[in-house]
Parts: sequence; C-alpha cells; structure tokens
Amino acid sequence: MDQRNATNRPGAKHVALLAGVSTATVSRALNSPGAVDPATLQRVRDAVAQLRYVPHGAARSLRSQRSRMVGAIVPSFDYALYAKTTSALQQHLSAQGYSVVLAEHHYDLEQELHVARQLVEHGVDAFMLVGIDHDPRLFDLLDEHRRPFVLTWGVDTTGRHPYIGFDNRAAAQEVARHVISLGHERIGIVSAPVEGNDRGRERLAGFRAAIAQAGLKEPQVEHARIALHDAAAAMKKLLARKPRPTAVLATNDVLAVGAMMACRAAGISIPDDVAITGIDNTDLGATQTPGLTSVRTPIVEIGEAAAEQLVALIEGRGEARSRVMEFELVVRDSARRRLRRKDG
Amino acid sequence: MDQRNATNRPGAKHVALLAGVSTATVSRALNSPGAVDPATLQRVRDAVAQLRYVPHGAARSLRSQRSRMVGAIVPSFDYALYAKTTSALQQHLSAQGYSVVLAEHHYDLEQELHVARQLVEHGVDAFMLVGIDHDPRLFDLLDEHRRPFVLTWGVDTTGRHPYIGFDNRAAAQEVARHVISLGHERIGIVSAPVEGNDRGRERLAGFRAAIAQAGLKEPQVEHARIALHDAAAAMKKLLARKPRPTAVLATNDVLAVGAMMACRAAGISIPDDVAITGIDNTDLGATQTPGLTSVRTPIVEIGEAAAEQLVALIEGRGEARSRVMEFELVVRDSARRRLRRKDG
DNA sequence: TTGTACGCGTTATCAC
DNA sequence: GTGATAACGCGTACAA
Repeated sequence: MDQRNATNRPGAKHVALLAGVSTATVSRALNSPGAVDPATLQRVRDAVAQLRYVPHGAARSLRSQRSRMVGAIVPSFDYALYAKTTSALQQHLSAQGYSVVLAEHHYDLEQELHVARQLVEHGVDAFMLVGIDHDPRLFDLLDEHRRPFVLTWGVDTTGRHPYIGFDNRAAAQEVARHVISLGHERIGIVSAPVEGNDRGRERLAGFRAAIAQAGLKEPQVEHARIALHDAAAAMKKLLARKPRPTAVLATNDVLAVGAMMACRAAGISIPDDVAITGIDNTDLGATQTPGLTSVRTPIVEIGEAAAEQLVALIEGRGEARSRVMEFELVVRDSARRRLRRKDG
Repeated sequence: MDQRNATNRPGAKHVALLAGVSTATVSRALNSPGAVDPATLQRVRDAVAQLRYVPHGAARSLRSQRSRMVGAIVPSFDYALYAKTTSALQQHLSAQGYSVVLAEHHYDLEQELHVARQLVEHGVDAFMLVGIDHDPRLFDLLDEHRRPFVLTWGVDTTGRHPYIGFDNRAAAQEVARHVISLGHERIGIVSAPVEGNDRGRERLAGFRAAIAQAGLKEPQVEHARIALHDAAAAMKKLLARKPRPTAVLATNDVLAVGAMMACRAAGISIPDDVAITGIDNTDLGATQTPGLTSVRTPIVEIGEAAAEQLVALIEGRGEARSRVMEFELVVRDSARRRLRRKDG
C-alpha cells in the first residue's frame, strides 16, 4: 500500500506501516521519545525521514487542544518599534517550535477586539498585547477561552493583569527633567494621540509632572498622529507661538524627528533656537543631525521576556510574573543648555 | 443541558440545541447562509451571539483542509522595510478573514527552509516569500504540500516561479546613472552581503553595470551587514582610500545612512566632499541632513498585491500572475554635482 | 430546506 | 514498551 490521503500527504498511518509499528507509537516517538524503545524510535525516525512526514498541525491541535501558535497584537508595524519587539518574540518562540500570528489594530481598540477574536478562532494558544488599556470585552474573551496573555510596554498599576514593560511616565519625566536642568523654562510638547494609548498618555503625564514640579508654567501641547508629517505640522504650531518655546518634548522619537523636520523647514536651529527630545532611542532619532536626545526603552527585551513567559504559561509551568524593566536617558546633541537671548 | 466540552467552549452542538436545529444547519448558517431558511438563519445567529460561539479553527482546518492562514517569511523585521510589506499583507488578509503567521530567517536560507517547514506543519495555506533565490528544497516542500506561494521584492527572470516585485538591478542602475550624470568618476560602493540575497546582488550588479557603461574604472566595493555600524565601518574603509571616492552608492538606505554616520564622524562633508545615495526611500534616509537621494521602491504595494494574489490562489480562482512594479528616483541633497578640487 | 452519519489526522486512555 | 480504540469539533455526502 502506497496510498496517500486526500491531501496526498503521508500521515502517521503511513509512517507506522513503514516502521512496522502502530500510529500510537509514531505519536509517542514524536512527542515523548523517552517513552519509546531506542530501536523502535530509530525505525520510526527513519520512516519519518524517508516519507518526509510532516505532522498535521490542525489534527494535532484539535486533539491536544494546543496549537503551538502565539498571537501578537500590536498597534502598528511602522517605525520598527513594535516590529522589533515582535521580531524578538518570534525568534524566541520559533526556537521552541512555536509560531507567531500577527495582527495590527492601528490604535483602534475596537479593531483590536476584532482581530483578537479572529486569532482566538484561529486557535492561538496565548497572546502578547501591547499596552495596558484594552476593551474590557477583550479580557472577557481571553478569559472565557482560557487564553493566557501578557500586556507589554507598560505597567499595570491596578495589578489586574500580568505585564512586562516599563514605567512610561517615569521615562518621560526623566527626559523632561534633563531638559529643565539645562535651563529651559518655556516648554512645548508634541504628543501622540492618547485615546486608547496608555503609553502616550503616561508619557504626556510624565512631561507635565516634571514641568509642574519645576514650577514652570503649563506647557502648550500639540497632538499628532505618529507620522512624520503630522508631527511636523504640530511642531509648526508650536513654533508659531510668541514667545516660542525654547524646548519641545515629544512622546516618542518619530514625533521628535517630525518636529526636527519642521525646524529645518523653518530655518530654526536645533539646539540653539530650540531643544528637542524624543523617547525610545530609535535609529531614526539617533542618526539625525544633531543626534536626538532620547530614552532607551527595552524594546527587544520585552519581546524576549514575553516569549519566555508565554511559553511557560502555555505549558503550564509557572505563574504569570509581571516585570518592570529599566530605561535609560541617552543624551545627544538635540538638547543643550539654553542660550540667553534677547527674546529670552 | 448546559454542559460544555473539555475546553469549556460552546461548540456547534450547543448552538444547534439552543436554536433547535442540527449541527449541520449551524455549519451551513455560518458557511453558506444563502442555503438556509431566513428564519432559521436568524435563530442560529441569535444562538451564536448568545453563547458567544467561536468556531474551532483547528477542527475546521482538519475537516476543510484549509486554515485561512498565510505564512510570511521575511529576512528581518529590523528597519521597517519588510515589516511594512508584511503589514500591508496582514491588513489586506485580515479584512478577508485570513491571518498572517510570521517568520524571519535573517538572511539564512537554511533557516528559511526550517521555518517554512514549521509553518507548513502549522498548516498555513500559502506563503509570501521575499526574494527570488531560495533553497531548492524549499520549493520541493511547497510543491509536495501543494502550498501556493509568491516570491516578492524581485523579478524571477527564469520565469519558474510567480513573483510580485521590481527590477532591483534597474533601480540601482538608475541612481548610479544619476550620480554619474552629476560628474562623479571615482565611485565607491557599500553593499549588503550578497549570499542568499538576490536583491542585494542585483543592486550591486546594477551599480557595476552603470559604472562600466560610463567607462569609469572599477569601483571599490565594501560589504557590510545591514546595520548602521557595520555600514559605517565599511564606509570608513572607503574613505581611507587615496584618492577618496567622490561618490558612494549604497545598496539600501540603511547602509547609506551608516555611511553618512562615518562621514560625520570623520568630519567629511556630504555632499561637498562625498556624495551618498541609498535605495528604498525610507524615512530613515529621507530625514537625514542632507536628505538621502534614493529610489522609491513599492514596499507597501508588494504586500497588498501579494495578499490579493494569495487569496485568489487559495480560493482556487485565478492563476498565479507575476507582476513587475515601478520604482522612482527620489533626488534629495546627499548627492550634488561634483565640485572640482585640487585633489580631483 | 433540513437532519443523519461519517471521517478529517492526530493524541489520550486503556489494556496488554 | 506497545497496540487497539475512542475521541477532539466540524463539514458534507446523502437521505428525507
């Protein structure tokens, strides 16, 4: 008999036949090689190799209630931020035989719920989500379907859900303090939209806190979508103000670079006329002229830790353990000590 | 009866019971609503909503030999290039109920074969691959398992496999000619590794062809991994040469920006002392000072077209149709007409 | 239009 | 250590 099944794929049956064992043994040889006699194990392995047998994932999932797939739901893959986290996740999972199923929601929590449902249906075992704030129905969904998950890129101060991230507010506060320590007093802010974006909200709050603590007056805040041209437009508004801010804080590097573009277009010198800072320490910012002062955030580390955590949860070893990671101010030349001028 | 199955998930059975129909009708209501009486259809839908029934993907896949998942195997998610293509793919597939399973191979074709096997096992229906060159065993694998696929980011001149891409060689040739037309004669090249990387190889060939056609002398070529610091190191070598090249072509924007970093570190002015160009027209390059002259490549369009093509192939409508897309020279300030100098 | 009954390919549960 | 057998949850002939 050399018949194949409908898909023309050799199945465990064929391997069993060729190795002279039962399908049960084939399954054991693949999944718990320790529990099978070395000699038969070898025969099975030979048969597998000869037939180039590839187990049928769907059948395995159906039977074992485990798909060995992890869902990664991120806001966006633009600008390499979450893409890098996902990449780290993927590499670590792939090494353990898991695959990553991707979804983006473009900062729309309704959409996030929708794609999460799609992934649950596709049978992913666990989820990496970005941020702390999500539609309550999303948590219900995951709960109902017993899907472990980990929130990333933030800290859940309510302690309700497991997370792996860092304190966005503190990170923002740290750059802001740095800028203030350089003598800046009129500060503008370019902020990402904060709706459904706790990272952005926390960062903005961190800026505000530092400014308030220093006793400076309320900053002007311009919101922009996370795109260079939107950020440039927001910066233009800040620059139109008289007197102009001497420093502009952006809630991330992309916005900061957009702000830099606006300055260049307007012939305004960085950092002499205006200081600019970002957050996340991306290559985009680091390679600007002048280099963007920023905060290094644990972009890659988050993905690695998430992979480790999720596999542990899926395989039933260990509890969900939240982790707070470090960040680090990276000083470059886009923000310097404020020059006293006639307009200052 | 309110029993649930092992996973505590309501199944088609439960829906059927609640709606007062058979599981067959439930299945039909979901998959071919036209073939079911409007009244019963409504009852089924109500039951589905009430129980928050989510079909079991693995069971469905097992039965229908279709997982509604597409594999995206890309070299890397760093630098937002392939991430953007994948993002476009994902968005278009998600809208049609498909999900994307991600894998990276970091320019290792052996690793690519390995992850492809993993994805076949996980049951993905079709593949988007990047580039034209792959391990022959990869094509065998896909063929054996009847998995449709499309190659991207290049043109398969042998016509053996379907592709959606652009002519990398011509793109490179176009920037090179532009630079030559500016009067540059001593040209250096920073190239990505070409092993297992047909895009890089074609681009390098395009540079060489343009230089040869112009009757200029052989360029010095330095290879660097696609990372800023490696590119900077390669550039340093080019700059050490006496006489120095007056223009340096990079096979992509990341390498070009790395080259810019080296110039800045060495106090060499762009474009007065040396002209630099990239390919791919990324934000990274566009936001440099001076802005990087580059070639816009159809990064997003490739992903969209791949999604469309793959769904068509999976659903059995239409043949694989290869597509050649356009690119476009984007002139900025990193390359200008060559200044005659004492050393020229 | 709807229901009955079987099978997709694998793994878990028993015996042996 | 190994084999027979019964599920896993759904889709689809076929019959009604």
